Amino acid sequence: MPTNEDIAKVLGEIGEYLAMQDVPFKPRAYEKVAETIRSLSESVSEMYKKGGLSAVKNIPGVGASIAESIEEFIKKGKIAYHEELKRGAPVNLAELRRVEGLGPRKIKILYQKLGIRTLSDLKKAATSHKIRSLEGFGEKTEENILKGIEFVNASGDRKILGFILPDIRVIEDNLKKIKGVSKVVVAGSTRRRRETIGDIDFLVVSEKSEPVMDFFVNMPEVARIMAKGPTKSMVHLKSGLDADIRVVPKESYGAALNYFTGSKDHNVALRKLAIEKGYKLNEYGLFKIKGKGGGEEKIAGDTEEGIYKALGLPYIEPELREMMGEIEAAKSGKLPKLIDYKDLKGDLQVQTSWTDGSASIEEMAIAAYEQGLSYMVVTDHTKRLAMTHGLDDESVLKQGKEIDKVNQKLKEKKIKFYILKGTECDILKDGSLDLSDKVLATLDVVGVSVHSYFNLPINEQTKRVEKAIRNKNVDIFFHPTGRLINKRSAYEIDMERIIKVAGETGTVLEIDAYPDRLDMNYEYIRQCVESGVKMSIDSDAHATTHFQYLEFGIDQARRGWAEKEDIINAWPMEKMLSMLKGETND
DNA sequence: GCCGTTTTCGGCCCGACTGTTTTCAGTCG
Repeated sequence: MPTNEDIAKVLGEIGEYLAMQDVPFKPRAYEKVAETIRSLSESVSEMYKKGGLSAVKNIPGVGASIAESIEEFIKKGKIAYHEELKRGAPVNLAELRRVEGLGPRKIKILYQKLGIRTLSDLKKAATSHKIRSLEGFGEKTEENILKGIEFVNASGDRKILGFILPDIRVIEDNLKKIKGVSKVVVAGSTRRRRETIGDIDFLVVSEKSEPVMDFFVNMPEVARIMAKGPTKSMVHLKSGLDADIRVVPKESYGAALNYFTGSKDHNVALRKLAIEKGYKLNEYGLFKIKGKGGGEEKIAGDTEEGIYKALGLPYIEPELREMMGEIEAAKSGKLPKLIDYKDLKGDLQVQTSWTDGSASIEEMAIAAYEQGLSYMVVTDHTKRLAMTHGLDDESVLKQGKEIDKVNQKLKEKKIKFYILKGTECDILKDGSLDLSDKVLATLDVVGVSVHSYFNLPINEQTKRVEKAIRNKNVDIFFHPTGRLINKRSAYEIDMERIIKVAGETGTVLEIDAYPDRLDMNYEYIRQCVESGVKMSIDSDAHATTHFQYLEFGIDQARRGWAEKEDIINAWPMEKMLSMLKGETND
């Protein structure tokens, strides 16, 4: 059965082929549906298996025609319409489209005039100067194609936000130092707090734009200047990321920020709303159109709030701007009051030097305290994870005595911080646990997780975890899907089932904040919010510096529409503990 | 090809920059 990525790819290609032929509107319909399917967490193949054509038609943007194409792809592994289009221009689209500056129209000409089908065809043609003589192309285009190919070969995956953000903030701070600059904001997917980013969008308010542009394209981080204009420039960074900058006047700040934050679909929806009201929305402001040929009057644009207000909406937080129902929720006053960055009071997953952490219990406690927390749970690994020197029953009890000592010490130093006893207990292959129930019962917080047998069939994996979280001692299921962004995909597990069981047993599901985990993803978080399943946001810290990663867990929770009440470590310790103890385990 | 608390037909977001043009197409976001 094809994955969502497979389906998205083939539909996206249909769109590209149609764009090559200059067909109006259809390409966007296919592209949009490809994007939607790519971002779904539920498998489209499964949806089709369960609910047939009508289930597939429920996906936004899928109508009768595309639904049938999806059906055909699931049944036969190909789509006749796609094959037919491809015969017209049998090129490796996925490869060629990665070259910056090459769109469908140019790819078509390159194929028709020079027979270019692959990246290596393209490179040969460019190197032997065959491209520059084509109509509409030239010397410069040929050079840019060669540089584009180089960049494709040099750049890898999208960057993990949590790991790249410190570098972005360095550039942000440098821009702020330029004379005349009053505001610098990183917009785009960084501001929406996506897990990974493909480019960086800087928005600058400045009296003069020239010094900003000059500084930007000459930064040491820049590998190549793609474009430089009076208000907009684009560069490739040495890190493999693209960075764009826009300078706008103060009175357009809100409109520009809104526009450059996206998402694209959210912007389109806002612009449609504007049109319905007789307005026009662009990056300079919201304008009222006056009669025929009568010009326009600016009615909002210096703040984002003002724009939403003029459109009849409350302010929508950037993390929600993904066209996942936020416009409807805003219209009906049902937007969530998102958990705030200052709301976390504790951290429920912390490793120490007792296993694979690098710092002692006391050092971790002090670091957590300095990060503004008032409690943490020590959750070292268990013996099944031998490479971390995981703890057995006896050493867990021994560690408990050490925690008592450190707590006493903190109290004497008048540090208002408390360390709870816990574990990150391995779930064994059959769903039993790596520590005895007797020892588990002595702990304040019991977390469990999967670190082995990632390849079990989905039913077996789901049953394994279900058995574990039905254990009456278990409080939290850590990093529930096991994925590592850009490294390892999630193991196959029926998360809908797990969320349902967690609801029955009062088990907490974790949002692991470690930047390459962010596990659960925002879609599962949203499902938990909707079904009332409580969650925790944990750093999974292995070093004293890792508590700062909590920020990215909060991002993820916000993207999943979570409020303070949904996150148990945003509660005072006593309330959190009584929730865990009062749970209705079997 | 999709979509509709004004629509089942007639719309579909909008502007900057580049490179090739000599008034604009293509690409990008």
